[in-house]
Amino acid sequence: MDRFVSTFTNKIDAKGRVSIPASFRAVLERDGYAGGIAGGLYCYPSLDAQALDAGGERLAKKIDGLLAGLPDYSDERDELSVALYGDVQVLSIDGDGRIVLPENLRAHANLDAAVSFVGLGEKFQMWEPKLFEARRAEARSKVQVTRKLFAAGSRPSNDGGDEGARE
Amino acid sequence: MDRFVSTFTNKIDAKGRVSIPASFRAVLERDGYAGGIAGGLYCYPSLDAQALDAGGERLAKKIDGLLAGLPDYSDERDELSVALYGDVQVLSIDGDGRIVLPENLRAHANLDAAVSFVGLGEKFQMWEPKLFEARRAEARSKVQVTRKLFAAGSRPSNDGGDEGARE
DNA sequence: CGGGCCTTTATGGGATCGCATGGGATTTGA
DNA sequence: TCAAATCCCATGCGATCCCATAAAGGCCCG
Repeated sequence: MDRFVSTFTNKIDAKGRVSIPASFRAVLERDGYAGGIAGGLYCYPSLDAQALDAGGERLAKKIDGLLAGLPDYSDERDELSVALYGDVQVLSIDGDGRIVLPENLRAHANLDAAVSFVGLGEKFQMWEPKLFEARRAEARSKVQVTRKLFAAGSRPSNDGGDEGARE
Repeated sequence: MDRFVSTFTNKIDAKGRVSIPASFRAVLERDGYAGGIAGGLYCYPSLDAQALDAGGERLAKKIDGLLAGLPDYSDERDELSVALYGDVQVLSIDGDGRIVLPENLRAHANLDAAVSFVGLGEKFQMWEPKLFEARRAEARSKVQVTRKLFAAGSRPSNDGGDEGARE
């Protein structure tokens, strides 16, 4: 497995520690996190949500790539740099697979007693469980619409064509 | 056989385990189930039914393909990512061909004592038996109508199509 | 054509392993 | 020296593996 999938909810203990889901850890290790010290978990406030984005080397490279696409010294680039790099924290993962979330990050995502880890393929997000529930419901209803568009033929793309159309 | 066909109903035991019908297992294996590391069963709540959708690598690729077409950091992509990846669970299949359904999935499909596995070609669904009975009855009556249309002369392809509901 | 054996498959239960979690010990930095 | 962060070990629960039993269906042989 080389992508973050599924969602898991873990508790924050008295010391502020949270276990990263074992399957996510596996992805991170394969991603170049090798050894632990060198790598680390890249983590920053989501740009458009009350949540945190996190990932391994691959995610870091992606951000680099994104910036590389913009002209040097452009305002756009500066803004993105600040928005992305400025708030990035490299969290270390302890021997038991746990991290400690710095105060500013916890504040941004409203994290308190527990964290929902949400796999999004190449990265994952960390949400306050109740907030995520709401977000998921919203995403679901929007996808209903998107789907109807697919079915209507605006987006052929894939083979069988049917996919969800059924039902 | 490389498509999921027919319907089978199996029990959920005290530990929450269910046997996947042998013929479905065969399809999964042929689907590259072996290749995909820690290969498993991709499973998520049906977007428009009180049931679960499931499939193998082929289904996973389809989801990826859908997302690949959207630009990074677009709202659209975020929505889909959350709705799809976030809800998707990768269930592992034990040595006896059984899976355990996580609580949230069981809740969505109202699964309790037994599960009806319904082949839909490239994927299959898991229904609460009684709910599926009702659904099937409904599908039947609709097919009656469709049939009259056929008879009227339209004559579509019928690739064994869905409706597989039959046993 | 019929009967019995043998393989496949579903299901149940016991044992084991891994993971999340909690608490103490130890080190680091001020 | 004290506080805070880090490491290490203990534990409980849930998940996973393995084996046993049973029912069903297919096959071979009479």
